[in-house]
Amino acid sequence: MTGSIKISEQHKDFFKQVYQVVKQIPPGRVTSYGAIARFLGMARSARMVGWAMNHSHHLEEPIPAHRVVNRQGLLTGKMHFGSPDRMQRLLEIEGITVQNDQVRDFEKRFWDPVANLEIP
DNA sequence: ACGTTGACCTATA
DNA sequence: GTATAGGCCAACG
Repeated sequence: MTGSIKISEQHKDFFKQVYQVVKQIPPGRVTSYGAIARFLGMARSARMVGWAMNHSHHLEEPIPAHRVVNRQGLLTGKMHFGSPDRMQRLLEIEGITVQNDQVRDFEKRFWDPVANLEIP
């Protein structure tokens, strides 16, 4: 049977996959929304990854969302961590230097899930 | 239902 | 190297 796939399930699965990838990010490393979206095959919908992160706070399980920044290495989501400096402080704890809301040596700190994880 | 917004990215000039 | 435009898909007013 070519079963009718419910969009709700796919949508929910997408969120779940995003959280799985984010949890696999090693400490002291950062990645971008586009990299995650690209890993999941939705490179054109990087914005949805950000929306998934927005809902991550609603989960009981802790998600290291502070390790996810934009393509420029800018902490665009710091506004959603309760306190504006919360995200930056969490990154500094892991040894990441942040100046002017921007990760220093972003290219060195960048962690690509496509190069480290395998496609499910 | 329509228009705008948003934790973004790629392409072009 | 920066600046601007377009695309993308879901939530919100």
